[in-house]
Amino acid sequence: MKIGEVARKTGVKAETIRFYEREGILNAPPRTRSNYRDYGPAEAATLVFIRRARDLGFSMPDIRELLELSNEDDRSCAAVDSLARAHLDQVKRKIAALQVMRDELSRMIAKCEQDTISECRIIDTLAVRDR
Amino acid sequence: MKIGEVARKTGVKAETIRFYEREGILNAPPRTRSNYRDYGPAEAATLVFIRRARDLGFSMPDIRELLELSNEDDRSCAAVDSLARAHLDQVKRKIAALQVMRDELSRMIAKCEQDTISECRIIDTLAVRDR
DNA sequence: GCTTGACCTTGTAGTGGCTACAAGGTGCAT
DNA sequence: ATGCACCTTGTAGCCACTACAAGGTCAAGC
Ligand SMILES: [Zn+2]
Ligand SMILES: [Zn+2]
Ligand SMILES: [Zn+2]
Ligand SMILES: [Zn+2]
Repeated sequence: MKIGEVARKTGVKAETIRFYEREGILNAPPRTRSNYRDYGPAEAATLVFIRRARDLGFSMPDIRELLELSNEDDRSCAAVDSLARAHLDQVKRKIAALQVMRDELSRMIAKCEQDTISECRIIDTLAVRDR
Repeated sequence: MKIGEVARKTGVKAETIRFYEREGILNAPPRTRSNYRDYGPAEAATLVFIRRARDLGFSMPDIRELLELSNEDDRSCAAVDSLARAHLDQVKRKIAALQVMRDELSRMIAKCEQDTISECRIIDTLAVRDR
């Protein structure tokens, strides 16, 4: 499979695939005689793994570790679990921070009565002149 | 005021203040004879404005626009409001996306029963071998 | 056999919002 | 005179891509 085909099959863009190879999270595939990358199903599977993990917000160092762990079939999965749990915690913290922003923005917007800028409660809230 | 003092007063680090000057969202202040930046209260106020807006997640282009608008006292604040509303929408979308991640991660983690990696439901969910 | 077009190759630079140096200048106290 | 905190400029790094530029390869159609 050439890079374009594996890109279509896995949902990972060709440029991103080359980027993953440069970063060392995807093994470099063999080349055809015209120097095109020639992928097999194993690489496609790795790419799907990477894409799913990225969709769940895992970082590239996380994914590198998950990929290594996924090959050690008979070890305990404790490391996988704690990595996933740590990541879940981080996602929860990010949500909480965004909810604070959302609530503050909503309050700010609700107070504005579409007047002139000198009366605008949004600008007031941001500027030192407020309160 | 030298940069360190205004940094302490506004909660914006000196390096970040210089960065804002380079980016053109904070005016370059006059210099002392020894070439140190010499800030007055107006620049400090601008920095507090920027910091508050950043805390609410506004982007630097957004902030540039908010700063420009904040000087036009007698214009309507419609532009301010729509900018804030657009930003709120974006924050809400980000929260929704993170909640999807959170729920998927939680489900994945809950299914794992701390077995070997070949049985791990987390790895299974990511890999093609799943289902 | 020659052109067109889709695809592939490498390398480099840009995105956002900082942060972290490196290498040197200034100001004040001891 | 020495030390130390502070300031200056410039450059590079962070993350996960994305967007070129400039060129090579291959099949189809005329
Ligand atoms: Zn993580
Ligand atoms: Zn308003
Ligand atoms: Zn915004
Ligand atoms: Zn597990």
